[in-house]
Amino acid sequence: METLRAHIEQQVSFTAADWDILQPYLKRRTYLKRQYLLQAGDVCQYESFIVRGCMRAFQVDARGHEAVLQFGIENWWIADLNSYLTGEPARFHVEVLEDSEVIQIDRTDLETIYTRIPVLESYFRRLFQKGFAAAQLRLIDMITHSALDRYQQFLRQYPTLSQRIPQRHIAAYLDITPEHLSKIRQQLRS
Amino acid sequence: METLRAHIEQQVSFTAADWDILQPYLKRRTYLKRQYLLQAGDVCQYESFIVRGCMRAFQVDARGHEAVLQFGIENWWIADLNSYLTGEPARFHVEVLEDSEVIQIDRTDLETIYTRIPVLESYFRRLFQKGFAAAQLRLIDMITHSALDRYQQFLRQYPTLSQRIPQRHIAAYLDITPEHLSKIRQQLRS
DNA sequence: CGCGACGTTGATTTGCCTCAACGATTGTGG
DNA sequence: CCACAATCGTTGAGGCAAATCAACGTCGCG
Repeated sequence: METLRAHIEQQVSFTAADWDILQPYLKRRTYLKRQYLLQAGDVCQYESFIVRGCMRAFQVDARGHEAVLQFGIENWWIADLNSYLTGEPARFHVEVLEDSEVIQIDRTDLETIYTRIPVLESYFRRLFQKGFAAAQLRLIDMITHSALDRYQQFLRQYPTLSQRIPQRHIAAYLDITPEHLSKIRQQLRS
Repeated sequence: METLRAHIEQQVSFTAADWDILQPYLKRRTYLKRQYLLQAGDVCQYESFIVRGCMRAFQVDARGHEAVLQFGIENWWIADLNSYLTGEPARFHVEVLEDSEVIQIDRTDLETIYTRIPVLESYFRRLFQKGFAAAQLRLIDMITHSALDRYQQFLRQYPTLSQRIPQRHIAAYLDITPEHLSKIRQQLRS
């Protein structure tokens, strides 16, 4: 639990009293590799803070192609945000890529938590703000850069992730076929 | 000013006292078609609420190609969020497409406003949350759908915008060349 | 009226995908 | 602990959606 506390304190000034209020709402949970935190079609009940491990949120389209929305590692939150907020069925799956430990907040508790601990709303406001800005930049990068550029930028931006995650998932994150990514890597080797 | 007030009240419970505090921080301003609200390279000083009018936020890459991040019309906020939050130089231009009227909040006032009017932080938290979720969906749609699909979805989602905005900008929003969009429209006509 | 911006149309090119076949690695049951 | 299957990354051939390049008609505006 201390990792989450540290992460919150890093963003906002969070008192011991706040923490005492929050703690009962938190559910600690572990998952094994290949388990699913969330299945598309279900409502996303939890936002999960990753204490340890690695996972991916992805969509499967009609032709069976997977598109990765985001990866999650230590100190990241992961969820199908749209489903979590609206209660609509999720369109993303969340699959666990390494044995993982998470801390979850139930969607039905969130508004209550905001009123009882206003500073937590500030914490999430910052989080969403950053996430929004980052999503916008990723969108524009996707549009303006070639597959080669996107891969090189990924390596620069997330050097550790490229070690931990199978290439086909990185390909699906960058919107490249695994075959083409393989050719890009070959080309970079020479 | 009343449009902004109405928009806030629609999201959170906002008192007359809150409004009195907020008002001195707001700057009303008008722009003419073809003016720039923001130039890439400058720091984005304001987040602008559009009372009337229309504009676009876009990036120009090394080869001179434009990519449209978002359009803004009545009741939308527009800014280079990353620059506004961090103080880094903006990478987007914001160009006014129709004579417009906006209400602006200075980036240096925002934190103060949050502490004086906590409910406004709630308002922006919701805004960013929705924006984040929407950006994620747009990203995935961009990846998984063809140019034709994206254009048809745009027509369905923003029927009024497609009337107000020149086609080359819609093309740049959808990541299609103007030539190709024209061919798509021809194809839809038959 | 004449210029420039915009949308259209056609010919050609290209970045990436699809499909298919093949080693290498992983993991699993006998 | 080995044999076999499954999964993964690689490589090559061929194809396609969309980009590029270029030329043309049209409209709005100075």
